Amino acid sequence: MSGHKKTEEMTNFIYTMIKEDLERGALGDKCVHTRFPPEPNGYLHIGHARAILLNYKLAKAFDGKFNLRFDDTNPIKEEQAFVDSIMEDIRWLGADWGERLFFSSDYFDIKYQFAVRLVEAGLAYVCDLSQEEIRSYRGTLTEAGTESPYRNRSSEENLDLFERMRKGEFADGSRVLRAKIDMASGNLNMRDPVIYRILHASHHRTGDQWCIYPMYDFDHPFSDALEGITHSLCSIEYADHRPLYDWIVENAVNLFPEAVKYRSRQTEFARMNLTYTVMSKRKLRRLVEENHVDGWNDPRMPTIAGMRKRGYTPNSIADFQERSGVSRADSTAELALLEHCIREELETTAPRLMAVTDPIKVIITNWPEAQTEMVGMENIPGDEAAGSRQVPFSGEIYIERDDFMEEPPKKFFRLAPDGEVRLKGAYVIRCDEVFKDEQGNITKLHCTYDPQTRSGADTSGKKVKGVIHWVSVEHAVRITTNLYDNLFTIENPEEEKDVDFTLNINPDSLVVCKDVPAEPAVAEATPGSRFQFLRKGYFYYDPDASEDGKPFFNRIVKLKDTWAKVKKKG
RNA sequence: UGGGGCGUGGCCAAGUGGUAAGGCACGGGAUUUUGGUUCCCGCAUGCGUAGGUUCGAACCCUACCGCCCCAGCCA
Repeated sequence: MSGHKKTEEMTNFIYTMIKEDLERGALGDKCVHTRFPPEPNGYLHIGHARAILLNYKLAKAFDGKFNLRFDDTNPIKEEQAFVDSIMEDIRWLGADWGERLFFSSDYFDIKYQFAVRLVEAGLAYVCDLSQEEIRSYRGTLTEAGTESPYRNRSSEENLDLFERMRKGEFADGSRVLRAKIDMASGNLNMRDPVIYRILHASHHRTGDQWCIYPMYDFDHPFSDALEGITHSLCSIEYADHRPLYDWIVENAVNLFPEAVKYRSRQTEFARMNLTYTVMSKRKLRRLVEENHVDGWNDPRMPTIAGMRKRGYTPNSIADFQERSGVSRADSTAELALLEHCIREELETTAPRLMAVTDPIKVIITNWPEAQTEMVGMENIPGDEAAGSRQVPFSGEIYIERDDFMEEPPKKFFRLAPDGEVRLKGAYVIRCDEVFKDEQGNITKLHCTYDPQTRSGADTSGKKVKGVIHWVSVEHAVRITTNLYDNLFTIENPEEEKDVDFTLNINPDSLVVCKDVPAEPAVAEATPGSRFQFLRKGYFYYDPDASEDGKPFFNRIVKLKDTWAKVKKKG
C-alpha cells in the first residue's frame, strides 16, 4: 500500500456477508476461498481489475485462498495468447494466485462423468432439436416454453446418444445435452438449459481430445464446487443464473459425492463504468481495429495493459477499487477519482524534473556572456531524504509558451511585457522586449534578470507572485513527451444510442511533443520510472524503445490546474 | 398480471427503528519559490413518490414511479 494510512476494515456488503458466514460457521471447516475466472478471449480492463482485486483482497483479509481459473470452455473463441496476457496483467496488479492456477478444461473428464450421472438420474437428456427449434420451444419472456419431444427419452437411449456425441459420431449443432428442469419457469435459464454442445474444434489446451464442450452454466458451478470455492463472486447479470447454479451444485454434491463435497454459493455485485471511456469488449475492439488507438495497450485505453503503459501504478488502481466501493447498484465512477488516486501516490514518490513541452526562447540580456551557474533544487518538496540536485542556469533558456502573455488578463501572474516572474530555483526576470515572426507568432523574448534575487539568497525584497519552470538551452537534453488526455469528449460515450460512439472521440487525446528540452538530469532517468515534470503533470518513462531512440515520456495525469478553471470562468 | 435486480447530495457509498459516516468533485479562505501539495471552512431539514404503522422511519407495511438485466448450442 502507499504511504497514507489504509488500514480501515473493508466495509462492502460482501465482506460483511463473509464475516457473518464465518461467525455462523456456515463454511464448516473450510477457509474463505475465492477465484477469478476470466475467459481467455480478450484483454483485461479496469473493470476486471476491480473484480480481481476484490476477490484477492477478500481471500487475503480472511486468510483464505485465491484461485486463478481460466474459463476455457469455448475453443472457438479462446487462445493461449490471451492466457499469457491475462496472467501478466493479474500478476502486475499484485493478485498472487501462488500455485493455484487452474483451467476449466482441466476438469473436462470429470465433468463428463458428472453429466453422465445427471443423465442416469434422469436429470439430463439428449435433444435433437435444431438451434432454431430450441429457441422457439423456449417460449418468450411472457409465455412458457414447450417441452422438447426428446425430453422423455430413456436413460439408456440418452446414455448411448451422449456417449456417441462424445465419440464424434454427430455433426456440430445436431444434438445437445440439456438439463431437465422446467420449461414453464419464469426464469428462462431454467427452461431446460443446454449444458453440452458438439464442437469439432481444437482446444488451446486439450487439442482434439474433445468434440463436446460444456456450457458456462453447467461448467462454472461445477468447477467452483470442485475447487471448493466458498464465495463465487460474479457480476449482477448472473443473478438470474443463480437458481441454475444452485441446481448444478446441489446435484453435483448429491450425485458425485466422492468428487464434490462443497456447496459453493454465488454472490453478485454490480459492474462499474468509468467516465470518459468505454468498457465493452466490442467497443474496445473497434477502437483498436479502426485504429483510433494504437493497439490494446495504447495508454488511452482502459485496459490493464494500457494503464500500465500510461504509467498508472498497481497501487493506485487498488486504491481506486477500494475507494469506489462495491454494491449492487448501477454505477459510474468518475475518472477524477482514479486520477486523484495516482496523483496522491505520485505526489510523495515522484521526483521533480523540469521540461518545457512548448518552448519559447528567452535571452537574458544582462547575463554575463557564456556563464553557467548551478542552482540547487529539491527532488521532492518536503522530503529531505529524497535529496536535491544541481541544475545549470544560463543566459539563454526556454520557458513554456503559455507562461507568457502579451496582454495578460487580471490575475495572470506569470510573465508579461514589463512584468516580472521568478524562474523556479533561480532568479527573477523582467520581460523587456517581444520578438515575432511575420505571422505574429512570438519567437523570442528579451529579458533582464535581477542578480539580487537568487533563490535562497534574495536580498531584493521583491515579492513576485509567479514562479515558472525553465530549461537552459545550452544544457538541454531532448525528449519526446506524449501528452494524453481523455479518449472521449463526453462523460458517457455510450449514452446516445443512435450516435456512433467513435464520433465522440477526443481529437486531442494524444499530443506528441518532439524535441522537448529537458534539464540534464533527465538523461540519468531509468526507463520505467515516474516523475513530475514541474507544473506539467506526472510522467512515466516508457521502457519501450522509441523510433528515434530518444527517451519518451507518457503523461500519466495532469496536475490539478486552478488557473485553467479561473480562465474558463473568464 | 414473465422472471430477476436497483433507486441515499454532481459521482461513489456507509447506514438495517433513535433523529443522514466517509471519499471524490465543487465553493470559500490560509500557507506555499509548482496557480501543485498541505491546512481550515462550507456543501442532503433530506434518503425515487405517496400513504400507513410507531413516541420516533432512509430503515417496517402498502401502493405507485423510474432505471438496469434475461428469450446464445457465448461467458
